[in-house]
Amino acid sequence: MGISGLLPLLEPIKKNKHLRDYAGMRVAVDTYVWLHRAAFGCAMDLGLGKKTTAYVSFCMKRVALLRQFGITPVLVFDGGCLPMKSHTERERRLRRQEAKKKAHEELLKGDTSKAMEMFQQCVNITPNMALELIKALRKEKIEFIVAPYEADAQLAYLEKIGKVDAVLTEDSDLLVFGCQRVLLKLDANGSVVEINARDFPHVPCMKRGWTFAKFRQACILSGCDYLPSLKGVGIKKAFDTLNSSSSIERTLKTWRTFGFSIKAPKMRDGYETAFKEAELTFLYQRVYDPDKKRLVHLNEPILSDLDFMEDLCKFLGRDLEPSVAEGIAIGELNPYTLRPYHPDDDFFYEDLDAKDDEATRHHPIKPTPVPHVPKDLSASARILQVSTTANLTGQYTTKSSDSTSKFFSQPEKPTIDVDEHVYSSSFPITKNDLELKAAEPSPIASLSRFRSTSINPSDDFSYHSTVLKSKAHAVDSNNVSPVRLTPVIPPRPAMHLLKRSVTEMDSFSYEHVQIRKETTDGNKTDRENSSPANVAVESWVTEEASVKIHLESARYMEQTNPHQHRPYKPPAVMPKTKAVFGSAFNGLSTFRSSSASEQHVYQGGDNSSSLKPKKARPAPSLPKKRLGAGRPTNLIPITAFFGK
DNA sequence: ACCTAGTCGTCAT
DNA sequence: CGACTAGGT
Repeated sequence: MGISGLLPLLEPIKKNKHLRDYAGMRVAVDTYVWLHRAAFGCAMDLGLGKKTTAYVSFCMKRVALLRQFGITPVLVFDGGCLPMKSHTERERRLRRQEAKKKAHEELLKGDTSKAMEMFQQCVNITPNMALELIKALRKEKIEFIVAPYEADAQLAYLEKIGKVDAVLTEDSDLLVFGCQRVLLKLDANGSVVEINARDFPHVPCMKRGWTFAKFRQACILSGCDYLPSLKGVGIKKAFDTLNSSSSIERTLKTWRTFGFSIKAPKMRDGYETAFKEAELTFLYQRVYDPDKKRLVHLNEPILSDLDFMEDLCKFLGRDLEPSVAEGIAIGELNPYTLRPYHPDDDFFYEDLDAKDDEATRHHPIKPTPVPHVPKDLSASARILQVSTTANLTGQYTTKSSDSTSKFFSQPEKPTIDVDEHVYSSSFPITKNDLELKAAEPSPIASLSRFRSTSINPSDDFSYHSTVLKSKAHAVDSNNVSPVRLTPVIPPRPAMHLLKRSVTEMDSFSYEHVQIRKETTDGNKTDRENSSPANVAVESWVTEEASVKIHLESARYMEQTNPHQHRPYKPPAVMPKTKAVFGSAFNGLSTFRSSSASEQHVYQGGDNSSSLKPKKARPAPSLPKKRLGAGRPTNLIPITAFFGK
């Protein structure tokens, strides 16, 4: 599927290129495409279960082609499938089985060419086939990574963290995942088509005021792998809709509310929720970080999205223990079974007819006894060396129901109930032996899925709507209700120093930034800004399309944020935190809370009110000119740097 | 003019 | 997977 019709829409910005144009670059390859094509050549043998590795040589030829033009290829393989796509997978599987049956019939009849045709229709790429190619790659010392889940997200991540300069695929989804430079339609001679996300503003249907978030939403609306489109909505309607809409939430709400009276697509039940889930899947699918050697989210979740990410494993992929994630990535563990590759494992993808039940039971869709984060408390072992800890017990309140469910109730201790919607704050950890007795799955944490474990102040994890109480010292509701328990020391990993080009679609926050504007006549202008701020690089360059903007350096408060940030609105209720929490996190927390205040649109009705702060206090007015350090700032258009 | 849903080809000799 | 197209709105 991909995004059907997207490529024709992007026709105006497609560039015919040749592999030699990418000499010296590192290019990530969506290997599935190659394997699938290669398998056509030996479909018959594969279908009959004969041993063949003809597909390996096809892929190696392509590798050689890339290398011939000075490109360093990085082959990326698909990993386990996301459970949410299991329906699609199942359908495909059934079709393949049918084709296989027919192929055998034709073979018995003696119609070899017809049988061949049918075998071609049932080609399926199994992890063991990928493994054959991996073996060849190892011999040739070609880099590769097996994605934990979808290769698409992994490819986008590799480009995002600068491991590669472009991505070679056939799938338009890559653009939705946030790839900048996508190479398509490679032929045997080395011709390719490049689509660069920075040219998006030159596409007629997203000329003004488009951000990447808008683009992503338009694609989802038009129908994607994670969400079929509403009846009557295709690529054109989707883009037209977002062109004339202030936000997708509003539009969906309008369609939902007034759909009967105005000409609007018919909304099916739960579409808004499903839409949000699709969006989160494009944003936060789990990928493997080759440096950290563990799973991370494609983008760092912002707080408001964390609320939706509970139990979204079926969309984002389950977290995996780092050793397992690495085993998969380096081709030692089968991404489906999470065990070392074994020829028999292919039964997962073939002949599931009879054993469907049994197979599903062993399939990672359902919880399996395979290593998981952390299955036991061993994960706490690595964090026990810390001395400054405190005793904490926790109670968990659920967001979905209005009543509070207590997993670990401690009646002898007073419980402190707080607003469920709290702004980011940190919890002062001052005593020894900090223990978090109960916490629900933490979407981004290394400590997810624990019930009782030790943590230390430098651990960074999130959990949802948790009520904590401390045995060790007096607590009050001001500081006891962190949405995110952020480590006190150090607050965050070191700021990132990045150098890259900026596109008009970018939007990010930074602490210190230096941006260079380069015009066609070679004039360079550098601008710096040291105040923490959010920057939205809107499509302001459309009038002067020849201008290049480079982000020379930036100390990010966070990683590049893929979201469209609306102008900062002071939170209705300021965090009741004391200064001790404020200093290190102000920029981050206010930045986050501003988005958090906008999230309710996705709540779809009844429980949205429960997320809103109970009391509204007038927000402090903010200085507009001088951006005080650590204070929330307005969204600064990048033009601000250059004075227009 | 646009959308939908279906079919076809993908390799290689 | 995309490309292409007949047939519908």
